[in-house]
Amino acid sequence: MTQPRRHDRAVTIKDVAREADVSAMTVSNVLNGRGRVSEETAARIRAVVERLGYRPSMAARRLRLSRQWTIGMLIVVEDRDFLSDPFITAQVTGLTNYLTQNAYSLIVRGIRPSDFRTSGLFQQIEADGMVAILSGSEPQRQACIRQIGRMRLPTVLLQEQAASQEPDCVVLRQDDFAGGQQVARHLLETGARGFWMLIPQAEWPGMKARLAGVTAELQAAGLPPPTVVQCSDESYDVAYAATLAALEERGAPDAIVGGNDQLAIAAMKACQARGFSVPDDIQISGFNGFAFWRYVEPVLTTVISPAHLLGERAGELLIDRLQVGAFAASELVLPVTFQPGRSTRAHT
Amino acid sequence: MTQPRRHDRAVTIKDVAREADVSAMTVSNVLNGRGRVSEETAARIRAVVERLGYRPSMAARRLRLSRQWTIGMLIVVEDRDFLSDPFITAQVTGLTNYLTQNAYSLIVRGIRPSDFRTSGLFQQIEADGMVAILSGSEPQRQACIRQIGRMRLPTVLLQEQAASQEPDCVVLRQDDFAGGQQVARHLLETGARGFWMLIPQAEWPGMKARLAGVTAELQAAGLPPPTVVQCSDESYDVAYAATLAALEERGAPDAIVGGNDQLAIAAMKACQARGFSVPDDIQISGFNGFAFWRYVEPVLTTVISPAHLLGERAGELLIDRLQVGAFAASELVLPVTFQPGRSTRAHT
DNA sequence: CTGAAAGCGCTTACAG
DNA sequence: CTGAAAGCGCTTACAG
Repeated sequence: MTQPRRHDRAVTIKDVAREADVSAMTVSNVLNGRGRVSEETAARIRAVVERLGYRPSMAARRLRLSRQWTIGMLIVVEDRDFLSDPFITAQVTGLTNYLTQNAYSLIVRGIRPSDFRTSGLFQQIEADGMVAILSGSEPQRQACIRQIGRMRLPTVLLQEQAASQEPDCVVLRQDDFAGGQQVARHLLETGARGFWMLIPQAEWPGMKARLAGVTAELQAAGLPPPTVVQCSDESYDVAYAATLAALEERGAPDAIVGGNDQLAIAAMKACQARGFSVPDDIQISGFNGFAFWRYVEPVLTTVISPAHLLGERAGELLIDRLQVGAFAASELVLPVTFQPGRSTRAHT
Repeated sequence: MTQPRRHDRAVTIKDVAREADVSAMTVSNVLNGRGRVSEETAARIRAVVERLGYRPSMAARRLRLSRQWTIGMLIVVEDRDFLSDPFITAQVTGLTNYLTQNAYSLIVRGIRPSDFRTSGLFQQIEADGMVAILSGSEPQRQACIRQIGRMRLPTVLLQEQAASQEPDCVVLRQDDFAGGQQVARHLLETGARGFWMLIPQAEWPGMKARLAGVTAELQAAGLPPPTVVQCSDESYDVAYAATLAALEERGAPDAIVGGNDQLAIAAMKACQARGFSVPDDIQISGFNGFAFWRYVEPVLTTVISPAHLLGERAGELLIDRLQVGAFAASELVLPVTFQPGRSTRAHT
């Protein structure tokens, strides 16, 4: 075995220039397709580039051009394991895929709402633009948004519900309100009248929109809002226990709308453990439609989120913005798809 | 509303120097704690830094020091949605968390095995070290590893099974072989004799180790290896269909070992759909122990993977290596934990 | 204790 | 069509 070598001194543009018997700037011109260079010289340079395995130093280009070819992503969430929610990972994947295709990199940072003010860690990110997905109370999130705004970078806010005050900022979300409406309408049509909604304590604006959608639909039917069952976190155990406690305290509802699939599934298991039949005694629906929505018996009724697409769109908005100089819109809303399963009754 | 402003010309070290009436290098010394500077001058400089909101340019430091404070992560997998597997996202999260705490950034790139040779995209990553998690056939993976080796960067290979030929490279994995053994032992003790194992077509070295562990344990009991049921991908639908087809063709086994939880759950649902009782007719176990292992009825017997820790350790190995100049070991194996559920029988 | 000079590897006007 | 010079914002020897 050879000794672990230190990183070889990289081939620079000067090396290429010397070998090709031209100046560094001619090499640069050829590589960037700028300026006119005779085809003969260009070919010679390209051959040398190939032979030497020259790769331009991004560090040098970044310094020179003060462009980073990097997007920063901030995930503000209480859970240290900030990629544990599939709704978030799907967005991250969509974004990474889009950016990679466009030769951009993504730097992801998870921050807890409480650490946001102090850490300032996110400020260390040198990027051309930012994407943020925020949880927390309205004032907390607004404070985050202002902080991000101080970076003076084009910004995409994922899942925020209202257009932002900040300049150079666009809000991108899925239509959670409509999703909530569709779920409620479906349940109403199957005869449900007493509704619960399971919601995590961590405040997600999308979650609130789902609740608002359900509430609006009930109100339109002359019914009161759903009873909100809060879960101190989004874990299975907590949602399960919260459902049991609520069943104990208030008796069974006609329908439980889970704020997401995980919550709905935990609720379903709790109901079944108490001897209720789903959907005959209690109907249950979820939100998001990730892989495991069908792990349970009966298969969960849910709303399919375009989460991956949300990530891609965020990347697209940002890269277009970087080219054009301004965002084309200040708000963009993607549709969701209601997906009936067997945890709710078919309506006749 | 103000006009969207272009990124303000950033405050540079020169601005600070001018304001504090010292040279740029004195500012640099103070900020980096190098050289001796009178406490009075230092305090003055720090005040100016604060007042001006000066943040050193990473791009300049990178160029100057040819260090990137960045780790690159390569995920070589067929699925375009390369963060869809929770086993991978948990590792990515662990790594990101560790790196962020140490002021490093992570650049993640998903590449399909087939594109690996051509894309060369991963070479664009300017990083101080690499982490890779590879799927594909042995020769394919070895080719990837050699390619990565040509970057001459300290490298952590996740879930590879054998120490690498490459210099400056360490293999970090969990003990999938032992996990396979434990599952098999448990099933043997409950009386199972006829085994299937559900495996995705994409070749993961960890998956092979699980199979090898099961096989070894069966062999020790004088039994033949498990029947391998291949799934063309890791999706629910495919695993479900594969299980149905196998039941059709060969009748029911005593036990089905899922290569991971997702496969096990799909298999369980397929068995139940055919009227088999789990665990009375067929015992079923999974692998990894992510949140949804208990979504199913009966709750899945599984093996808990230290996936988040795997990511953290990868970061730790790399950052230590960067400081010390060499890896302390060439292989590191983390233990797994057998987690009995109700999809297998309790042994007496 | 403090600073002038050089240089990391590029690219952008500007000449020729 | 091609090149010499300057500079992006830092830090590292080396002087004083």
